[in-house]
Amino acid sequence: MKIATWNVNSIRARLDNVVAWLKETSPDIACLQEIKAIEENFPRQALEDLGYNVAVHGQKSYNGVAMLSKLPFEDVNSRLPGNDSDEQARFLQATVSTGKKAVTIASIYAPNGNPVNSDKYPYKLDWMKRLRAHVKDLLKLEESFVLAGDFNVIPSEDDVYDPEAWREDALFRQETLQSYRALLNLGLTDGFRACEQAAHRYTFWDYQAGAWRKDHGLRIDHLLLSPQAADMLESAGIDKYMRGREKASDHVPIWIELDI
DNA sequence: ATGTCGATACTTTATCGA
Repeated sequence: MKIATWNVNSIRARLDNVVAWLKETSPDIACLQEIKAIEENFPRQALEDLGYNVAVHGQKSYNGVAMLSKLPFEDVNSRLPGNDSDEQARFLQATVSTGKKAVTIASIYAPNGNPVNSDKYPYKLDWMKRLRAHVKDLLKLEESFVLAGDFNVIPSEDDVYDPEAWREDALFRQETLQSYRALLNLGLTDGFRACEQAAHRYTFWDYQAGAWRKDHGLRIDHLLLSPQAADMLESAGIDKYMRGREKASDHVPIWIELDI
């Protein structure tokens, strides 16, 4: 089972790229972030025509997450517990089953958090804390699950072109790394890192300042696996070439394969 | 080098978010 995640930066602006990528790489599950659309404006039919079931948690203009699956969804939940007044669409969880085994997948769009002296940074930290609490509950089930998405966290100096330039940024400052480490330390595995140790393998290059041309990238999109999912991990990769396409997103797809 | 996108609105340019 191939599980991919991609921050598409508007599904309507990116539909041609997304359709081409799905045809070329054929993931079983695709988690999408920053769809920037409410559900009724999501191009559901074009993706269903490729054989995918579609689940959407939309929002006007900003955020929004979705999931595509060749297998039917068994249950879908778009509520990250812990703050009933949070109206930002950043979480969508679904379970699929192959018949013998079930796997739960979440499409995650964690807050960016910049600027750090605004209320956006405490919101980021609180959202990550809520995610940790949810993961704690999921782990109690001792089942396979994968959190896939844009975590807006640079895990280490190997995951950024210039660590010093990013040291105080919301994606890399100490409190953020501490929060992300606490999430991993619950018992999750970074699927890409478990398979690929090479430094400077990025998933995001800013549109600005010639970042793509200069390979000024970040690895901020991740697939985090429960122990039961990690036992089935076979391979991982980044579809870097998608950043060079016409009308590219600033992020590229990243994926894992599970032996299930 | 503030060098780019995408969505939105009392639009045709400014604002926000990333």
